[in-house]
Amino acid sequence: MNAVRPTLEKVAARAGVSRATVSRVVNGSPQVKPEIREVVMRAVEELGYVPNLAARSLVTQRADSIALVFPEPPARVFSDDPMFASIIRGVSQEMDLADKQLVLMLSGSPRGQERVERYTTSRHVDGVILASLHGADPLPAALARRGVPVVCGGRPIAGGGPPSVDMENVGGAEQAVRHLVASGRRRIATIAGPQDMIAGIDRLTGYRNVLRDSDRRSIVAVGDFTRDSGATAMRQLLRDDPALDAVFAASDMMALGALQVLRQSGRRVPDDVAVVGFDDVPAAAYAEPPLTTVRHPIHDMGRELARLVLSLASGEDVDTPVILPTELIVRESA
Amino acid sequence: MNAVRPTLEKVAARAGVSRATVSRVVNGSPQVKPEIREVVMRAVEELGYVPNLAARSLVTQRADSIALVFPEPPARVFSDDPMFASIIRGVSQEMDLADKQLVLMLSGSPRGQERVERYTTSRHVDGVILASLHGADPLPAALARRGVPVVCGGRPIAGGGPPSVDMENVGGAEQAVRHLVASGRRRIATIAGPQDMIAGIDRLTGYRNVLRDSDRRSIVAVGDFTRDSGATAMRQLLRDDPALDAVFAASDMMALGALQVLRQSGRRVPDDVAVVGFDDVPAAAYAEPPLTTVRHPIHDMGRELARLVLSLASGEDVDTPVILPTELIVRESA
DNA sequence: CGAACGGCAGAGAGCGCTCTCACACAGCAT
DNA sequence: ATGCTGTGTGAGAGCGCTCTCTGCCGTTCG
Repeated sequence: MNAVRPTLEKVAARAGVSRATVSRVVNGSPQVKPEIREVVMRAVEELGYVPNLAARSLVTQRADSIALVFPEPPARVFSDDPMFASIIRGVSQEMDLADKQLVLMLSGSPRGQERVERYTTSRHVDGVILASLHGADPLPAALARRGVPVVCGGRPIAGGGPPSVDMENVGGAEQAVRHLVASGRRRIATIAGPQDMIAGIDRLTGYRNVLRDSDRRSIVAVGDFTRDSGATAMRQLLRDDPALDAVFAASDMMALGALQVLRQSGRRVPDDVAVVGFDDVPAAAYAEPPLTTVRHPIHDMGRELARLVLSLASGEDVDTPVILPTELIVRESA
Repeated sequence: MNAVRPTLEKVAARAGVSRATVSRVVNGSPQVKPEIREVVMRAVEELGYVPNLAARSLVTQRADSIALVFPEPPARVFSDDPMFASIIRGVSQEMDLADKQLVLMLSGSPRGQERVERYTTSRHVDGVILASLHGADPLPAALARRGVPVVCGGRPIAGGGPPSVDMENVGGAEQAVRHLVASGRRRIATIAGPQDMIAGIDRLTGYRNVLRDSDRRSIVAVGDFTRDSGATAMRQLLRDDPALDAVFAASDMMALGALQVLRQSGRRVPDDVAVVGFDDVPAAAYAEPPLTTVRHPIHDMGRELARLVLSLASGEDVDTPVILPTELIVRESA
């Protein structure tokens, strides 16, 4: 019907005021007399005026949008692992509240990485959330150099680095393994996560801490948080120590994979082998048997990340790393 | 280090040419002498120049970004259902190829809906992908009025409406139910999806078609595609007809819920009751027993949606609805 | 009664870019 | 020499908005 968008100018003409006044009304400045505001509002309404954000951000130097970057290959980000989705949801919720837009970027490929860098450094976003950090990602440094606010999920491995939100990975893993120890398990293995990610490293550390203190030998296989890698790792563990009586998997998806291998190998869970996961994904509760796991507030992590980056973007200082608590959920698998 | 971004002007000064020439080089116009191009490129490099996209889109009237809108409540979009994630991945992949940005919007709440409308109509995006359509969403009309290209996943219920990509929902359901009939099942129930979504409607239609043709009575319960709703529906069906010997669930998540209820009620699958799902989510293959299901190319749907909206945005016409094929994956549950 | 003030509106200068147009200059035909 | 092309470059006008600055008015105070 009306494909041409009216400009401020048009609205001003219609309302019989100046552009500046319309701008004031649109942006809710208190410096406008109520009756004039009224007239302008009506004109806005009648013309269906919507501000041109490009023009606005050109002058304000703000974009009112935030990039959420997943540095994983897309296949990984959105397999059946609901972690990523939870983060998105958390971030998105907070963005809604702040009336900011969420620009989603997957930077799995090298090409993608370059694009992300170009885009995020071009002041087209007010800040960047890095959902997770692998080893030495060059992005944080590039952004810092440009003065673009960055926060990241999972504290940086090296220390220093950008502000971050993390969770009690060490503590959570300790809780899980302590639970296994307390129930009398002697040969407790672990399926660790990728060792270039802080969550992978920390959960393994937690496992080691408890084993060391309780005088048990550690039995380790490494996965990449996916179900298949969990299954593979479980087979490996069974080969390494057929008599193991417990497994702590650093992610629920890996635990689910392990459960299946255990079943195939004729072990009963938890009678022969106890299994504890990490994440408390929805599927954990539906597993056979229902999976004992460590719950962490991944959704809150998304929200917290969003809040932080928004604070940074508006020039405030933030106190990080923020560490979110975890909680052991005891079900039937251990 | 260098928080102020250099402008075209600065680059021009450094290279000793005019703004226009730098612009030409940056945008790859052939109208520039190689040696001058060289000089300009070096200046760009040295200053770390990155074009200001806001300024560019102000004049070009393009935003180089596309909105992907999920009209569901966030909790729904990203529960443990990986469908949404697959769409995102597909869309994202195509956007990468086209060098466009993906702006993700969840419009579950009424407030969100309004925000989405404001944002998408403000020419801040070149087009909009509506991931799914519920009954009478006002957004397509609003966008059409503004001349903003829209495509949607799942053809509109009412007919007409925006261009869309859909899949063989009727045909897929028919295949599934025919499989049940062929294996001699007599009392075939269905757990239908929400009847305000085309996927829900069509899959039920497919079920009805086959039952009608094979002289069986239909037994229907309705869910909302989620696992819990599947479980609830299954209990209901068992009450309605304790002797049923097959269930066609309109989504794998519902089938998974049904599987669990069946197990709890002491039925063996597939011996007592055969179960077929729809979607072929990763978890289907890992279910106990592995779920027979209808696979559809949800990822391709994302890609197709992206391609369509990009075509529309560049003024081309498109031929829709595009219908993607489905395929019956026979595993052990039926 | 004039000066000072405070609340409100308008004028106008950009934000950083693209794009049209004009123009300079080379090469060739007239 | 004059005119014509055609190629390559620069000048300059905006795109639609915000925001500072200026100036108007009505009020209050010395």
